[in-house]
Amino acid sequence: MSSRNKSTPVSSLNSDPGHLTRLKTLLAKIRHFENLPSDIREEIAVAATLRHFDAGQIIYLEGEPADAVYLLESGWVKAVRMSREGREQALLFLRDGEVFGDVAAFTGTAYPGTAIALEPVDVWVIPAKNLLDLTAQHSELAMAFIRHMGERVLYYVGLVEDIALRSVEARLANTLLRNAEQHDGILIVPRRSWTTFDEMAVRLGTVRDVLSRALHNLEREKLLEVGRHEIILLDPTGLEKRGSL
Amino acid sequence: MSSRNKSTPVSSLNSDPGHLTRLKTLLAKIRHFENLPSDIREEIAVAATLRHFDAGQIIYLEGEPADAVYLLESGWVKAVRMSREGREQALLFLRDGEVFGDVAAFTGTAYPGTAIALEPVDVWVIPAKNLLDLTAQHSELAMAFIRHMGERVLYYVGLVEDIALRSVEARLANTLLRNAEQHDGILIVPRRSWTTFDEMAVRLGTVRDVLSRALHNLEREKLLEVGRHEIILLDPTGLEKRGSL
DNA sequence: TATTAGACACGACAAAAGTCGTATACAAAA
DNA sequence: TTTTGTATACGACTTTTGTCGTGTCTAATA
Repeated sequence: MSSRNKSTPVSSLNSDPGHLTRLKTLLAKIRHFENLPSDIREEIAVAATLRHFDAGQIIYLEGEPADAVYLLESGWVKAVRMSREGREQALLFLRDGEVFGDVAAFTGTAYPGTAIALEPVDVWVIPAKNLLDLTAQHSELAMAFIRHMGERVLYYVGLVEDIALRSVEARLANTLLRNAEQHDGILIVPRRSWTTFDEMAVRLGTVRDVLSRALHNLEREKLLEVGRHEIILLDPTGLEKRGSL
Repeated sequence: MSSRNKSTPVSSLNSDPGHLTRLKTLLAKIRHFENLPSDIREEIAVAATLRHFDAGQIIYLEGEPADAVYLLESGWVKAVRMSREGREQALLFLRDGEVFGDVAAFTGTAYPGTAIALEPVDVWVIPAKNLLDLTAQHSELAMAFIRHMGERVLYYVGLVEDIALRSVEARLANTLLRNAEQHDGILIVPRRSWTTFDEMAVRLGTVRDVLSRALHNLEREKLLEVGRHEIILLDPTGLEKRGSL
């Protein structure tokens, strides 16, 4: 399973010029942070360290004091919450250009969930203290975080609605539609190496067997087709109808 | 049911001196806002209008553009999300000294849920635009909102875990414990006029019948006693055990 | 090529949640 | 006091979700 090895600090030489430009390039791609004045970006960059995690490695654990904020440069990360009986509920799936760990850092509490690298991942780590100081000083940065956290709240409200009010099948249909890509005029959801049925189940807040049933139901009704490397959405309209049930 | 009458603007005379001190007193009681410098409080107060809502009245509707933020002075308010089939999921229960409507105002979107007065309510209404300007200008205010929204996120993460990972009985036990008060050495949860089984069910994300069963199960096991005006928690330790199942 | 581990299928079953119809109790209003 | 509406009780039933055991397939590895 996922091991708790210390990650490789790829670069902690903050004076390295490549380091600075690389992080500033990343910042320019992050929602809400793209328009920060150059001097603020500079200050963030100076405080940041690059780290690498392999697939399955834990970036931080639920309950750990939140003393760092993460900027995801490449790879996928998931944040999950665990119950005592070992069942897992996915909180977020994060990809390059996303920020995480910020909520707990700002509230001064422990991380509410565990962050796990789904594939090899490069992240920039900013000590919470530095970021808090910067945010208190620069209102542009503060407003960026306000917007960022606002979107998180909206996301979680959606998640609550999904889990509380919709069936597994409906959630599945919705999630597939949200993650679909156009390829040659057909909608497909690519399956990465880590997109197993188990992971998909966690994402939907259920277990593999149930997900498998739902998926095959939809397949039987010709709404989609499950392949080894992708799921083809044959009838997006029909899926949308299922998504609201 | 809940009617959508326009509320009574109790006072919009912002120069009224009583108005100012009253709102500043309220601000001093709100988490994260108690330590704001006096001039910021002043500016907030000038922008605010007092409104009254009767029990059952809708303060704002899900989907409405969020052009105001609310400070709750007295009474209880709930925020709910509705599914197309009319089932309701409670998002928040708010009491005096709480702020709501801020998330959507800051993200510039529509309100994610509907806010309903559960009893006669006095709220201060601040136009979103004014508050946004003030927040961009004053970093103390910005930090206050960052902390406030951070706590909201943590709350919702907890809600997701509750709904996804716990049984109705467990959620019930937890909610009761969280809302219990000490009276003469015994723990009781007071039942207000609006604390019907229906409302409690909405709060737990289920329906009346299911809640009723769960409640009577716990009663049969002598963990609690349901009265007309209160629920007596006979065995808090036992309830806590149930809460983690 | 043989072995093995992980991913998935499938059917039987159990438990939890939700639905429905009807009955009763109580409080507010007439 | 009578009436009426709302809150709650209760049992029967359905659906959804979760669990378990077993078996197959496939890809990676020895």
